[in-house]
Amino acid sequence: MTKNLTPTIYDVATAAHVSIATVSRVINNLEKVKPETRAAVLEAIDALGFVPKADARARAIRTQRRIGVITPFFTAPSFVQRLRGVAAALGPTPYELVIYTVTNSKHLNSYLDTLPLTGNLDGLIILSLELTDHYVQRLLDYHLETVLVEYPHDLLCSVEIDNEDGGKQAAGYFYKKGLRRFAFVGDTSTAEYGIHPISLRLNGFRKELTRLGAKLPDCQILIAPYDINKTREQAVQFLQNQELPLAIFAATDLQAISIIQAARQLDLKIPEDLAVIGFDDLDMAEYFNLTTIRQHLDESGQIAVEMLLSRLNNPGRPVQISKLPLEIIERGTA
Amino acid sequence: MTKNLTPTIYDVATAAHVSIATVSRVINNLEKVKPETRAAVLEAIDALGFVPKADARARAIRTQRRIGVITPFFTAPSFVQRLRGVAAALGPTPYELVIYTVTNSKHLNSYLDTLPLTGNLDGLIILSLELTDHYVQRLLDYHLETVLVEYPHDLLCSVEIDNEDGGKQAAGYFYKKGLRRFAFVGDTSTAEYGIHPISLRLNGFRKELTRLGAKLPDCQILIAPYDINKTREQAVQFLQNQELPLAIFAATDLQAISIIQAARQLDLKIPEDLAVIGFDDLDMAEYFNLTTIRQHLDESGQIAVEMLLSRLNNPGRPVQISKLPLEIIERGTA
DNA sequence: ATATACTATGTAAGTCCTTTCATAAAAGTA
DNA sequence: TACTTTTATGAAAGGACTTACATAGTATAT
Repeated sequence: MTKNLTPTIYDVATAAHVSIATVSRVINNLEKVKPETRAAVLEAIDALGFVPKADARARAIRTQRRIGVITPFFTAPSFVQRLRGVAAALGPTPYELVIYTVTNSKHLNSYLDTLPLTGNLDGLIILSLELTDHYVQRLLDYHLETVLVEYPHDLLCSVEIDNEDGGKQAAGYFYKKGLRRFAFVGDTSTAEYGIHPISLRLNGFRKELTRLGAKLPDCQILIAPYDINKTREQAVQFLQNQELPLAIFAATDLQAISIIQAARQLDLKIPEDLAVIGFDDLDMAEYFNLTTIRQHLDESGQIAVEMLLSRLNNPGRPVQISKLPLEIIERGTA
Repeated sequence: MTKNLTPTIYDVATAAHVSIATVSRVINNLEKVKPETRAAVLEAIDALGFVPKADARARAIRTQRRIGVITPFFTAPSFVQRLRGVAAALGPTPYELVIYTVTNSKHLNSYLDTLPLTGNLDGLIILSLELTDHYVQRLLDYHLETVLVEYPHDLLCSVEIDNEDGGKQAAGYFYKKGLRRFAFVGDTSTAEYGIHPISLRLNGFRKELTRLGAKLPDCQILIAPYDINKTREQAVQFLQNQELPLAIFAATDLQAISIIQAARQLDLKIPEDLAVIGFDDLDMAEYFNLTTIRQHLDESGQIAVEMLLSRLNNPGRPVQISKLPLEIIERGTA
C-alpha cells in the first residue's frame, strides 16, 4: 500500500475512473467535460493532492531566487572567508545560495558552459577564478548578471584589490622600521592566463624597495609550493644562508606562517632577527600574532553580493568596479 | 527559409551532427563528452539560440537534483571543514548544493518550516544543529530525506562521534605519559535542549581519570567564551595559579590554541610544563603542531552525503547511523 | 598480434503531460 | 424507425526532454 508521494495525472485518472486525457481536459478546462465527470476528477485531484508536477516545478524554479557562487574548492581559508562574506550578505535576502566548487579551469569552464543555460540563476559570483574573454562574452550573451572577485575583467563588474600597492605597503613598512635586507616568498602557482596576484604583490614590493634605494635580488625570492611542510623545509634551508636581520614579505598568510615555523625551528627571534609580513589577514593571522596586509576577505564577498543585487534591481547600468583598500595590520611579527 | 523560432534539442543535434542524447549530456555536463564534440554542440546551441525548456526538462528528470545543507554560520572552522566534506562528495554527482546558514534556533526552525514544502530539495543535511522532535516529525511527514551530523535523533539518519570516548582517550594518553595533574577547558555555549558534545567530552575525560585513580576537581575546569583573546586572558590567569607540570584537555582545537598562546605569554614550556590536547584536528592544528583528538570533520560531511544519496536511491530503508572513530593525533604539544 | 578495458556516442525506451482523432452513446430530425 | 449530428470520452501519438543499455572505436596490456 505504498502511497504515491507525488501523484501524477495517471493516478488521478485511475482514481476517477477516467482517462488521462479527461483529467488533462479538466485541468486545462478547454473542452466540454460532463459536469459529473469533472466533479469526479476534481474530487480525485483533491484527494490525492495532485498538482501538475512538471509545470509546477518549472514554475517554481523560475520564480525561485537563486544566486550561484563559483569558487575554488575550499582548500585555502581565503576562499572560505570570501564565501562567508557572501553567505552573510545573502542571509537576510530572499535569495538562495547555490555553491559550485571547481578544482581546475576545465571544471570552471564546464560550469560556465552550462550554468547560463540550465542554471536558472538570477546572478552569479565568481570567486578568485580567472575567466577568458570567451566565457565573459558568453555570460553577457546569456544575460547572466555576474560579479567577479579578485580577477577582474573589463566587461564585468568586479571587486578587486590593489595587489601592487600591498607589496608597496609592506616594503614601506619594513623600510621605515629600519630594515635593509629583504626577501619574498611566493607560491609556484601561476595564472593559466593573465596576471597573477602574487606576481603583482612581488612587483609592488620590489618597485617600492628600488624607489627607496634598497634592492631585492632574485636569489632572495623563494618560490615555495602550496604545502605547509614543504614550504617550512624550504624556508629552513633558505633562512640558514641568510644574513640577519632579514625582512620577509610573504605573498600569503599561510606562507608567512610557514616562515614563522621555520624561524622557530632555527631559534630565530621574531621580529628582531626576522621580521615577517603576510598578506590576507586570515582569521588565523590573529592566532599567530602575524603582522599582515589585510585585504578584507569577508567584505569582498559581501560587497560582491550587494553589487550583484543592485544590478539585478537596476539592469543595464554601466559596469561597476569596487576597489577595496588594503590595510597593514600591525601585530607581533614585524 | 524560416528558421525555427524556438529550436529544440533535435535542431541542435542535427546542426552539430550528433544525437540528441549527446546534446543532452552537454547541457547537463553529466558524463564525458569529447571536448571537440562538446564544443561543436555548444557552438550549435549558440548559433541557434537554443535554451532548454524548463517544463520539459522538469518532466523528464522528475527530481530536483538539489541537496540542501543547513549549517551554523561559518564562524567556527569545524563547520567549514564539515561543509567542505559535503561539497567534495557532492562535486562529482549531478546534485546542486544549496546552503542555508543559520545563526540561532529560531532561524533554523523557520527553515524547517518552509523547506519541506517549498524547498524543492531531494535531501537535506543538517550540520551541528539540534532538532526538536516536532521538526523531526515534520521532515518525516513531508518525506524530506534528512541526515543529521553531530546531533543525532532516533528517527533520522545520522553521522556522529563518540564524544565521551574522546575525553577518555585524552585522559588515557596523558596518564600514560606520566602526567598526574589535569585541567579541562570548554566553552560556555550549552545546548538549548538535549546533551551538549562539550559536556560529553568533559564527562569522558573525568570518568576515565577517576577510573585511573586521578581526579579532576571542579576548580580545574575553565569555562571560557568563544573568543580567542578573552580565552587567552582567562587562561593566563588560570595558569598562573597552577602547579606544574599540568595536562590540559581542551574541548576544541581553538581553545587549545588559546591555551598555547597563554602558555607562551607566561614562558611555559610545552609540553614539559604544560601538555595540551585539543579536539577536532582542524587544518590549523597542524600549523600549531597541536596534539589533538581527530574527529574526521571532512569525512563526516562526505559520509553524510553518501548516506543521503544511498537513501534517495533506496527509499524506505531503516534509519542508518554512522559512528565515526576518534583518533588521537600525536604532535608536539602533549 | 590478440585479448581486455575504457570512452565516447547513439539507439531506443521512458517521463508526464497535451492534443488529435476515432468512436460510442445520446440527441435531434425526417 | 432509420439517419444524421452532437457530445463525451479514450486510445494513442506527439512534444521536449533524460537516461539505461548497447556498441563502435580507441587505448592498454600480454
